[in-house]
Amino acid sequence: MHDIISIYADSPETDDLTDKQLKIFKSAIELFAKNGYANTSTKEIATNAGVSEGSIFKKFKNKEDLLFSILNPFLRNILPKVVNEFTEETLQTNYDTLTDFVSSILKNRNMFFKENVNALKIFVDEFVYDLKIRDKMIKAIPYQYMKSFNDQVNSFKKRKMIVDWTNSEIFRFIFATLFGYLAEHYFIFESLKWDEDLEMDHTIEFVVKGLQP
Amino acid sequence: MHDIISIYADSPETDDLTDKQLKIFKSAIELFAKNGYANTSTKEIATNAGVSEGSIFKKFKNKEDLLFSILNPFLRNILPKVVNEFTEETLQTNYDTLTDFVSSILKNRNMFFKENVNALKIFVDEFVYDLKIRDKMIKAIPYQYMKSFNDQVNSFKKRKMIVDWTNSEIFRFIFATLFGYLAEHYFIFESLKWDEDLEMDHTIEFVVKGLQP
Amino acid sequence: MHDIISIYADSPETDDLTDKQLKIFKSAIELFAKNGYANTSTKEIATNAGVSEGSIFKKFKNKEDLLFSILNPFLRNILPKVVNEFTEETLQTNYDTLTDFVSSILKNRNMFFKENVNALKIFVDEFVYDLKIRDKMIKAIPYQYMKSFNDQVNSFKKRKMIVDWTNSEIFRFIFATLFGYLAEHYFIFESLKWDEDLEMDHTIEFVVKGLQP
Amino acid sequence: MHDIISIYADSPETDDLTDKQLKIFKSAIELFAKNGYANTSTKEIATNAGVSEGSIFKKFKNKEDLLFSILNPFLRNILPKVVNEFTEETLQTNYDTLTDFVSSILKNRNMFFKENVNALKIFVDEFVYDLKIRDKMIKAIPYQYMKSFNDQVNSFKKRKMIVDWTNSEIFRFIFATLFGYLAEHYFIFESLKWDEDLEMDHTIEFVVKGLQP
DNA sequence: GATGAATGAGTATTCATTCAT
DNA sequence: GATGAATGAATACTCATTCAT
Repeated sequence: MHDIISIYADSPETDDLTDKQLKIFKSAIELFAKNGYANTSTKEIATNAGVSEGSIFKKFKNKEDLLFSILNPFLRNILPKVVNEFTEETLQTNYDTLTDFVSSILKNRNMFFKENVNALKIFVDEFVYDLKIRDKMIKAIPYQYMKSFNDQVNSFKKRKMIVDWTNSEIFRFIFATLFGYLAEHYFIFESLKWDEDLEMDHTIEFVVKGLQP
Repeated sequence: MHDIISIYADSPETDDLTDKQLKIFKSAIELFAKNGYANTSTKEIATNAGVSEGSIFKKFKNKEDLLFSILNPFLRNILPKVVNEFTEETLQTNYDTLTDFVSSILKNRNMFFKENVNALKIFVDEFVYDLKIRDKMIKAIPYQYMKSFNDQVNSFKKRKMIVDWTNSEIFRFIFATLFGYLAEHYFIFESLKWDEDLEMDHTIEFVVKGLQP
Repeated sequence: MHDIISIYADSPETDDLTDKQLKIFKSAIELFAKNGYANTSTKEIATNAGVSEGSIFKKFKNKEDLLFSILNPFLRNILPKVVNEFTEETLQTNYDTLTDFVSSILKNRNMFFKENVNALKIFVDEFVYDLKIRDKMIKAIPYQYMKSFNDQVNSFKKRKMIVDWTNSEIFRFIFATLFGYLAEHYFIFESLKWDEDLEMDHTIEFVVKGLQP
Repeated sequence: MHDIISIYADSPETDDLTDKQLKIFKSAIELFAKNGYANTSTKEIATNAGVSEGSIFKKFKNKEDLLFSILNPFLRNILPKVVNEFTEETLQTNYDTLTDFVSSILKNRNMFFKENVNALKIFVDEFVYDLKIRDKMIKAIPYQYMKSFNDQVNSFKKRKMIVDWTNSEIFRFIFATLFGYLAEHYFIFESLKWDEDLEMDHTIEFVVKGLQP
């Protein structure tokens, strides 16, 4: 699973795939990302993968199962990873500055997103598009994973280092800004180059100043 | 065209529609917004509109033509309106404060979005979803409409009232924050109530502080 | 509906059928009877009817709906008709002899079965074959329709004109004998001629003697 | 072949089966009886048998070959056994009474049917359902096996101990009644208990009286 | 102009059968 | 012999589009 997408390393969805099934998996990611789930037929996936249509259904119960095999690792990992990873490392240290906090959320995610653009595209696509799938996704975001985000924010509030708005507003400001950055560079103008470090610095600075009390 | 959606007032797409065709148009907006373009059948549109399926194809060449009749006004107007309207009124006055500038962008758009939620939903859906449609949309955003936004920002930069980042970054920070606000309240958690004035104030404050030099 | 099958005259299932849909209906009866429901594809039905496959699904929700449009008149009428018709006519007269009773059940049904052989074949086929469909059928036989049969039998018991076995046994003896007659002549050796009147007389005599106390 | 089904003892179809193939055979009988031939997939048969799908096709040319391996013993034996077995034992004794004759047909078959319910179900299912299979079955009922039945009946006729109807009518009356008994208890209301001895007595009595001259 | 019956290409999915290991 | 991955033809069903009325 080396050459697909980092998030699928060691995920149960891609564990026991045969060669052909792996081709199907890759083919589906490619086509779902390019044309959307609803606009991609199983026939296309099979042809693009160079296998028979029937082979898809040996491993994947149905088309939706194939979609969720692609999306599940995100449902399980994306928010948790974004929110938690750094706190686990640094729960003791406790962020001294708001900059450190925001920076670790935004900056450290850079690599992650770059490696998973296609799958992320599908994630966003379906989240936006399909009500049924959206609900399934929202329910799949475990509430507990929001806890460490809240803990950190509350700690800053106590120390008067952040504005006294609701945590969900603060959450929104951070992630909308991140989403704008990602959308512009990875989704909308995919081919244009940009100065990553500089823009990321600006993004952090924008958020930090915006959230200062 | 009073009771549909403000953006369609005086647009050529809805000019010469008969009564039945208008019903089709409204029905399509409603269903596309709710279920997505690909998940809405022409039969549903017809039934929901109380007309026969055949009637759809008298006015609209095909299903895609119906979609673009809904989206074209956005392609022509949405960004221009968002960006320009206020400058036309106020180009002479020249905003004294960054708050005024940001506030007029965010606050004044409130009504506009609220009136066009459904059509906007379709716009976002298809923008995110369909490559062909996305390209058509991007090309349809006339560069010249960005001019007045740039003029305003450059003026602030001269007066050292805004950070010295690229205009496209500044544009992104403002609109990503706006998009986050809209997405949360109109797309994701549509049914939850919130304190509009307060959150809008916070949103303006966040952007203004974030963009201060 | 003149030339199909008598039971469908005036039944809601065949009321508003277009010409082509009628062809589909007839085609389905023919093929279901010949090859069985599970062995008949919608494509075959359409081809045999000389229409497009899609036309089937305009009128009939799905293949099972088509099957039950054929079978429902039986579920509604067959047992009731067999059991009731004569009692309604003759409830006052009260059968004087067991022969009259048995005879009216067996004899009067002759015409009915001859006219509906094909549909009846399907009925028997699916009753025997598909558990799900069998359950649906058993539930669809209204219990109340058994009442008049029981009333008659109980009346004979009081007058000591019939054996004192359970009604369900008596029911079984009558209908198994009838079924044997029908099966032999209409299902198994369809093409052989036989002396209807004579065999029917024997059949009645067999049942009557068998049920005498 | 001890624990499968009595009729398969010593039949060539089950002679040289390996362990796994025997499991397949049993599994197929079970599933065909429960769900019907057409509704049972080879995958199900394999899974239920705990072997691989491919193994089925090592012994059995195809699915139909598997079906006929189950049915052939019936085609060869069922009617002959039903009709003949007792006569071989008892041809000399010559039945003194019609009751003895009918009783030996009906009563002695009890055990046989109880032991072979499942395979018999498949037999009836496919007989009713599939024209091709039905023809194959009818041809497989060797006329000569009817001989001993005819001999017995003719003997009764000479002695004026039975009605003077055609032998095929008499045959039908006996077996239709038997079939009704079996159908009710083994096929239709499988789970309900009943008083076997009593109902069997009634059944014999019904047939005997019905056939008395 | 409006209808809705009819079409037929297209969809996801199933399944008996093959065959390389 | 045994396996189960792979096949591809077949299946029920959908849907945008056409056209006679």
